[in-house]
Amino acid sequence: MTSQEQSLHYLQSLGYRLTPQRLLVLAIVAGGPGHLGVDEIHRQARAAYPYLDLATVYRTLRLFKQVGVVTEVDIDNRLHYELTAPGEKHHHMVCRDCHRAINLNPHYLEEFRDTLIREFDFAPDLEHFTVSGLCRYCRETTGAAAPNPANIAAADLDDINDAEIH
Amino acid sequence: MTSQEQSLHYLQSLGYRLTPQRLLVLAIVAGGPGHLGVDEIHRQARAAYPYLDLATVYRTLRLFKQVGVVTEVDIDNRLHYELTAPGEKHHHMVCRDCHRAINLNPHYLEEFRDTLIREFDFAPDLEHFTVSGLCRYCRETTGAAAPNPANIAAADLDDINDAEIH
DNA sequence: TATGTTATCGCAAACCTTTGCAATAACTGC
DNA sequence: GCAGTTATTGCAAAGGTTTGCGATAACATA
Repeated sequence: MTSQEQSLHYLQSLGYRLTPQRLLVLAIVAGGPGHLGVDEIHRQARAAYPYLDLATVYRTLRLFKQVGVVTEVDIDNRLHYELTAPGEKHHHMVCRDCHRAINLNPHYLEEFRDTLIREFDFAPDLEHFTVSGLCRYCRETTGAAAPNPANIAAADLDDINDAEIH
Repeated sequence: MTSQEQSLHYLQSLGYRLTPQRLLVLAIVAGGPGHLGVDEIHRQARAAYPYLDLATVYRTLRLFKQVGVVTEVDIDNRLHYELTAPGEKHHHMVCRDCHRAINLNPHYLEEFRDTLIREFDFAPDLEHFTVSGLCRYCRETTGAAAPNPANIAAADLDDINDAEIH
């Protein structure tokens, strides 16, 4: 049984119906290299089944995400999806300049999660998590001087506070 | 000089112009208790200056955020803003059920930030950060059983994975 | 296989947010 | 103060995403 079939059985076991639209969307996400944008998924899906509506694509992906079959990544305010590869679970660091996504091993977040639970009784959704920032390449290019007035702002106004990045 | 005046001078020093619209929006955010939604800010602003456009409110808040004057909080897919209180900087934990926001002291993220820089040369935007999850009250109510099948799926299969760029 | 129940679909409209553009007004230097 | 420069505004429209609703089709039961 392939991982796709597993996912489908799992959906079914939760009471969701197996529809051609869902099979199609799953196949596309599984096939695409890395994370695909919603429009890209829709475009590919239409090639096979022209009537498939964009709203259905959104609904399907939202369901898949909720159930854990796919992982959602927000890249530059657009939703992208990739298959949740069990055994290769990872979070993402997305560069705010070049929009590249870098994988992050979950273990980097475990301690943080435990702390929130222990200290605040707050159970964070860290099933998947995305941080934006500047990647190593854009840190050089963009130059430390150029962006984020916020850092400067904070440094000025902020007396006894945390370390800043410059 | 009040903290509001400070912010305005700061904006000016960066070359931004001081407009009635900006003064108004800043005053409202400063006045509101906690974080205000964009619509709420717009409504209040219109009371004083009926022609103020929603687009201007969005633009103004985006600028304020970029400059560090206000902090943006995403609550249930809607943008909210509060004054950035220097010396009381904090992140947010937002409950996915009741949408309550709980403050989080920045020191809980320092180690994480340092790690990303050290290990990946990635400078995360942790100026402000929001995690969603279940708060202590909703954890009881919603029952631990209900959600996220993904946890079960994922818990089994953890990994030893390296970062890669997509 | 036929039938009933109801989850899901396609469509259209709404929602929140961003963007293009011409007109306006805030600042600069004289 | 006055004129010139250009950042900012209001408006209208678009963009990405979600939602309401009646019609359809997937599954369960017999």
